[in-house]
Amino acid sequence: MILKVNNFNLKDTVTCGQIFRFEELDDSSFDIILTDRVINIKQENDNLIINSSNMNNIEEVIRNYFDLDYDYESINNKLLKIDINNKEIIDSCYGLKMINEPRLEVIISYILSSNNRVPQIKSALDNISKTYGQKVIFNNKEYYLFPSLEELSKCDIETLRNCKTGFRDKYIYEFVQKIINKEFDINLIDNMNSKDALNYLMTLNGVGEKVASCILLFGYHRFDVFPIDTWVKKYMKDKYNIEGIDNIRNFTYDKYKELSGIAIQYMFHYKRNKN
DNA sequence: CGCCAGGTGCGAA
DNA sequence: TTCGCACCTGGC
Repeated sequence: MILKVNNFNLKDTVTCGQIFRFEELDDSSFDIILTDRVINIKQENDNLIINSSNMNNIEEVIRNYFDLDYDYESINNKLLKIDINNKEIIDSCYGLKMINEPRLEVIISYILSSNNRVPQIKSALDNISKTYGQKVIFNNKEYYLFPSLEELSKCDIETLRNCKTGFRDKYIYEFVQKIINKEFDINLIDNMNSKDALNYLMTLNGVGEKVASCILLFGYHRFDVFPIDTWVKKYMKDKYNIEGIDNIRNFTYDKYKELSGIAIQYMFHYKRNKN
């Protein structure tokens, strides 16, 4: 199937560090594992060439996942209006979208991210999927979907540890138990403002401010929260000579308000690509 | 070997 | 409230 797009850069969007479970193939297409299917997707100019293990409703799934119906042009214009110096980073991020990631997976992914490396996060996610998730055969290859809550409810700490989750095994286990026992509801967050949502997420063991921010930004489309990582710190130091998490947070939010998450993501992408 | 990474929890001050 | 340290794991 072919989907016409504009202002979309598949490669940047997939590889800019939002998601973990994808693979770039020799033909420069990407295999990506979504909630209920595996997709292979390739961009040729303004066309997305899409194949999937499940073509059901595929256009809507793709549009939603890659946030294709959200108005980034107007966001870019606003960012430019706030600071004309943003032109360089906006240009470098043309077509970059905020992926709408499945909630269960995004929370577990970022619990795994703490004091960890990207390849190991990916490996742990793959192991968890292989252990608890459904197998999908697509293009003669085996893939494993990320497990549903019901599938995950069978998990125990020892098996999770064997998935190479490390000391985060108990955090994932506790998180799953809390959902099952109705002590935590990942959909309740929709009705909260971002500050309350951050605090709510941080009641989970293994979820601090950074992880909670990533979850809200990537899983809940909350652009008024944002993680501050080493790339963003570098950008802030080089461009504005601002240091320290709190200073960066205040400076960014004062300036960009509900667009902070996008602004930060652009800075991250710009700085990371430049180095 | 020791160091450290997409941080966080915990106990001590 | 803030501060320092330990923490699975694996690549360098």
